[in-house]
Amino acid sequence: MRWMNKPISSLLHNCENLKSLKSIHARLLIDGSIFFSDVFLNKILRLYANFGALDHARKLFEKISQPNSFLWTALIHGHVENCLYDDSLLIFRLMLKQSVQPLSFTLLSVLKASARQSRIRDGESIYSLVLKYGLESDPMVQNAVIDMYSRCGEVDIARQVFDGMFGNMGVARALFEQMSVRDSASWNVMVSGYLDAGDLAAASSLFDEMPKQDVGSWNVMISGFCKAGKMNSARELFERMPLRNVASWTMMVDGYIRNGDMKNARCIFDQMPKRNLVSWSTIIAGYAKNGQPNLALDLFNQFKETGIEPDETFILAIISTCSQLGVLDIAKGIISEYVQDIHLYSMQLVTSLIDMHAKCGSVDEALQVFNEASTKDLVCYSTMIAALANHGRGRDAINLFYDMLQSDIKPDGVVFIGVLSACTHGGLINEGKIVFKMMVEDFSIKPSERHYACLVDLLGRAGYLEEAYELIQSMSIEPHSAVWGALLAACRIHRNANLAEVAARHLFKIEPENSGNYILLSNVYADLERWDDVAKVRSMIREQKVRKTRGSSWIELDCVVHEFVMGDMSHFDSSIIYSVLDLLFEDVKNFGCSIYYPTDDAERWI
DNA sequence: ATAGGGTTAG
Repeated sequence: MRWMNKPISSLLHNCENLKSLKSIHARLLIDGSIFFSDVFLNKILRLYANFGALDHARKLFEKISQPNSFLWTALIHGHVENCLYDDSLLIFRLMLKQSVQPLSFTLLSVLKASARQSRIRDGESIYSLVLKYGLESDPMVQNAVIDMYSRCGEVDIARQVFDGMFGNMGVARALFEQMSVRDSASWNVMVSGYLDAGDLAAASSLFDEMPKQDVGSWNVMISGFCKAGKMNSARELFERMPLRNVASWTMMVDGYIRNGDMKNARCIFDQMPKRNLVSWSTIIAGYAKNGQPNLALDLFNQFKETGIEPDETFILAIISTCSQLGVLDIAKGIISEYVQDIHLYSMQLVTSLIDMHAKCGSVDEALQVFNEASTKDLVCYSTMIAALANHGRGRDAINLFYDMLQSDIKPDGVVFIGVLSACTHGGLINEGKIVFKMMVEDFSIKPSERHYACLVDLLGRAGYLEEAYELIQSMSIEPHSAVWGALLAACRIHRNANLAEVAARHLFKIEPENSGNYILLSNVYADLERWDDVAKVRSMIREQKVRKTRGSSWIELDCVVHEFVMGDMSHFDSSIIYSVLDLLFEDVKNFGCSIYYPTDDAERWI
């Protein structure tokens, strides 16, 4: 009956999407499992993984009575490729438990997983397996080991734990020198390791030593210089390289984006001879990250005309753009078009959905997505906690934080910012202090400027201005604008001119161009009817040539975003908008409220 | 081997 095999294998070979794969799989089930050779099973497993349908892959795998090494490896590799690193390591442990011997490719995959997670302990135990099975001479495995070390080398904690034994480039270099066969990848990996470790000089000299530099070598160098923020050097390499591919171009775009230089990023992007999905997601995510989500959305509309099929990463960038704009309708349109069953997608995507719902105003929908998610990691919890905090549900946020600790997830600095802000929004002063203490003492997390700003805000709002000021003075790091800003804002609320002056003096030194600080101080004086001082601040603004920060607002209507600045007359329907606004002001006045009427005259602000 | 992705105060 072997002749039956041919059509199936060609069917599988030409299978291009999840739907057709499912139908092939279903047909095979009906035809009878006799045709399920290990080779076909392997192919189906890999295809499910390619389409991101890991749960299908797992279901299929569970039905196999005695999976061989290749099937285990396919499942593990599929998880790694879909960034489900923890799961891949879990499956790997299961494989060892059942005494199935790993292949060198298996070890390669799990090495990558532990490298990506900076899990040096796992990496180390996998390396001991490499030695046990005598695979250490395989150049591919060696590259993965070097990659694992150099990637983990970025993690300070790992460095401390292993006390220089691991995570240093010395180990990687020694392995490199020992290698019997060095291909171009080995060289590139070494260069990239030095770059990750911040040793640009060593990377450059190794790059010069290379017997032959291919596009990859140049790209490794450019990517390193971009990450180090040395854009001039990166640009120089880019101009000098004999042959550029899409990755080279995209990397330059990304490099400028990382440095907040959207002008040059866009310039390179516009010059690209060829753009692919990665190029598009880079520039779109770049605009979103650099506070220009409107431009991101414009580019998304341009992207749609290219006919390129978006992938999960791309969708992620768009969803996070929508979160920033708060444009729920557009986001929902995108989700209904591209995201069918959230269980099929990565935790990152689920997290961005939670954030999106919360930022677009619906905590309940965010909670629904959160509760539906089968597994949750630290970032997922952090997002949900911050969402609850921003919606004033401080108590719920704190409860969720304790749930998280109960499920043995170790908190980091970010989640504590969420918890502290939950305390602030909920007026939970004591809890805030307890949480801060817990962070420092129980989890040995060094409080950052942001943590201090949260705590100052918490104390200040509650009226404990002196305590807040003492906290600032006790800080182990130099207090920056956010910390003094929180104190100044609290002084405004509680009309404390003395401390406001202290805070303002620091702020004027740190950010003399920020108009908000002058306005806040002047407001404190105005509340106390100290008009002479108000005049003094006003003249300071004139002398300092303070830049006026222009605020804008926007609204989404039928999936179109309309943006407005103060005194804006550019909108097509401006006259109607303003006449409605006038009516609204009349109404409010008739209710007996005094209102602030926006004008172009900045003096009116004070 | 080399390019894009989730959470962070006021």
